[in-house]
Amino acid sequence: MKQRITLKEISKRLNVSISTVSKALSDSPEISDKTKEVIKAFAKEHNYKPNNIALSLKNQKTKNIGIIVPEIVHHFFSSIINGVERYATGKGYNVVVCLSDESFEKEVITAQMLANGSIDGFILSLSKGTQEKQDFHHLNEVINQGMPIVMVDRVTEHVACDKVIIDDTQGAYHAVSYLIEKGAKKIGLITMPDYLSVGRLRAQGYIQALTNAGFEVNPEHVLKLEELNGGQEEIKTFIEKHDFDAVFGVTEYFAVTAMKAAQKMGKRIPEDFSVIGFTDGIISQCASPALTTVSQHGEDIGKQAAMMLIDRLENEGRELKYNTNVLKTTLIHRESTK
Amino acid sequence: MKQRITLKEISKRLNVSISTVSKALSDSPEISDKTKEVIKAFAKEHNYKPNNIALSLKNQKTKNIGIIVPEIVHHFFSSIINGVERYATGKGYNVVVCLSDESFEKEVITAQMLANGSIDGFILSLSKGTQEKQDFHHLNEVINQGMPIVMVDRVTEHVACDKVIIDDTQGAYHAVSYLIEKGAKKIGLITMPDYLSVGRLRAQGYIQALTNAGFEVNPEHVLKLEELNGGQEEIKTFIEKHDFDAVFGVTEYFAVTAMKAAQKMGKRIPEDFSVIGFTDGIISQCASPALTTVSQHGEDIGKQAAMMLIDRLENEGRELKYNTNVLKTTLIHRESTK
DNA sequence: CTGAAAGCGCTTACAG
DNA sequence: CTGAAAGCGCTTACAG
Repeated sequence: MKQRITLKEISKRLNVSISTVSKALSDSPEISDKTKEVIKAFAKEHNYKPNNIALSLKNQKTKNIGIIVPEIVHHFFSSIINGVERYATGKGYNVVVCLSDESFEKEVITAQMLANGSIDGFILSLSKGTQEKQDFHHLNEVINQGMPIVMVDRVTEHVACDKVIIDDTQGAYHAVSYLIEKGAKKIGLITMPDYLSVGRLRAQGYIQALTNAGFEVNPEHVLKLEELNGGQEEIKTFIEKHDFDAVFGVTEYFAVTAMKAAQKMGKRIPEDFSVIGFTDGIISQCASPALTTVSQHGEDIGKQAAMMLIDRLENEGRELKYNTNVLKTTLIHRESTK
Repeated sequence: MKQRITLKEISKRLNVSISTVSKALSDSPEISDKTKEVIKAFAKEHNYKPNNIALSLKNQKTKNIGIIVPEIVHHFFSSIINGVERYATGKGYNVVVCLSDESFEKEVITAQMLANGSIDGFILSLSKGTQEKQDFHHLNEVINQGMPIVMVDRVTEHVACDKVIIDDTQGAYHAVSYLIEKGAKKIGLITMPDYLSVGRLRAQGYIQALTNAGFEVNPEHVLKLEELNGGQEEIKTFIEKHDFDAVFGVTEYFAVTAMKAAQKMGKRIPEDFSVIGFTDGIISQCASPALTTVSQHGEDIGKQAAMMLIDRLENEGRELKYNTNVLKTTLIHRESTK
């Protein structure tokens, strides 16, 4: 268990100064070729690697970026992280992944911890708790301390920073319009509570599509679920109670659960009952029949966010204005619609 | 955009030495109560937070751990990361997540980068490329430099370190035995190439179960797939060619793909055709019918690995022996079996 | 009770 | 061409 070798150690062993070693290894023209050669050979032989921590302290930048997501065992969020990781690694940055567990308190603690110098900036998607509480002081504080942040997907207008979102309303609008176009007359909506921005916006798209087609919007046809990974019973009752010929689910989980409920009732998909979900994840692909869904392109979102963050980090001089990048969604046609 | 305040700045503003400020903030008994009070009040007002990087350099430990996984958009691996993150955060550690993309080269680069001082140790699951190449010098090098690593799930005996695995053979054995018990006579196996440890071990379990029941093992009934997220065509052909009454898939993806192929052929699940998969992920839960599967408890694996790593980091004095922690699997009964 | 000094591992402006 | 010094932000053994 030999310790890693340092410049100091090399300088001692080679009887030169630390400065000389440092310069030689960075190939400075100040140093003679002969000295460089000796030093480089020795460094290589002993597998010298500069200590990142020391460099960070010296340079006042860590080349680390953080990302805080509500959960990680989730196709959409892990796709975002994937996009961030890929871009960041390409630019020489490491990614520190943190979870808020949908909790306001944990988000606050995590944001403060990240602000303690171990990273240069971070990306975050608001937790459920924070959106419910509408308290964003922790983020504004961090920004005030000079740390750039980029918000993705679950954002708020109460924090001034770069953002990457998708057009949730439009995505939902297209999906529901498609259902109507294919002949659906009675379309149910399964969504989240209004304080969750994406739920609210997607519900708007549903309403717009119905209105636009001259349908009436019946509040009875809308189910709002608190629990993002549960509510199977409620969905079952909802599907059984109304005689829908189509359902739009605001997550792929909602959609597939609705589809399974309809199947259990003996409905044929898509002849008797069509379904469209949101998020093109593994659930949609593996369901039988496979789900038609609105793809959010999570990896793109992550990539864009990482790009904006790193851009800002590397152009600290010129103050850029904050941007909001709105990405397009795509309707992916599969077997759950006609 | 005010910069974060440092001890130096506080000492200047309060006309005391840096040492005094440092001691006061750590509540040292050396400092008078009055001085402490003043300094603490000032620090609080200006929201002083010690710079983590400086602490890391001073303490020679970063309180960061790394994790390298082949991919992240994957239920099993994201579950492992989840388990690691939870435990590590509780212990005051940050988690740096890196991807190898199943590539040997990327794994080498990533391991070397992580060894450059930004973390205290890391957890890793071997990439496909590394297992194919059977080259582990990068890991042994890192260990030689004094950085502890813990391997999870995809491990090798050529690296001496702590490991957390599941009993793959036994998990597969139980699954296939269950199929036999329920009356299956002709059971297909969909697995990975032998150089992937988990594929090899699970295939062994399949063979043991058949042999134990007095069945003959027919190599024709075994399909080995290189592509972990593909092979739909091969699976379809395989299912169509043989008249299986059950299939055991070594991943949930293989299992669900086999099930869909059987369904398309008009087979009823589980009356005509039973399926069991491996990994209790979202795919298994959302498939229709829901998949019976061998749960690997990914989150537990992550938690155990983080525990072993942090244990080693915090007990550096006494050299602990390397351990291999073998976790039990559980067969989760759902709708794809009788 | 307070402060100057050394040190963690590095870089770089400045002397020689 | 080489090296001593200062500095990044902190802690701590040692003086006073």
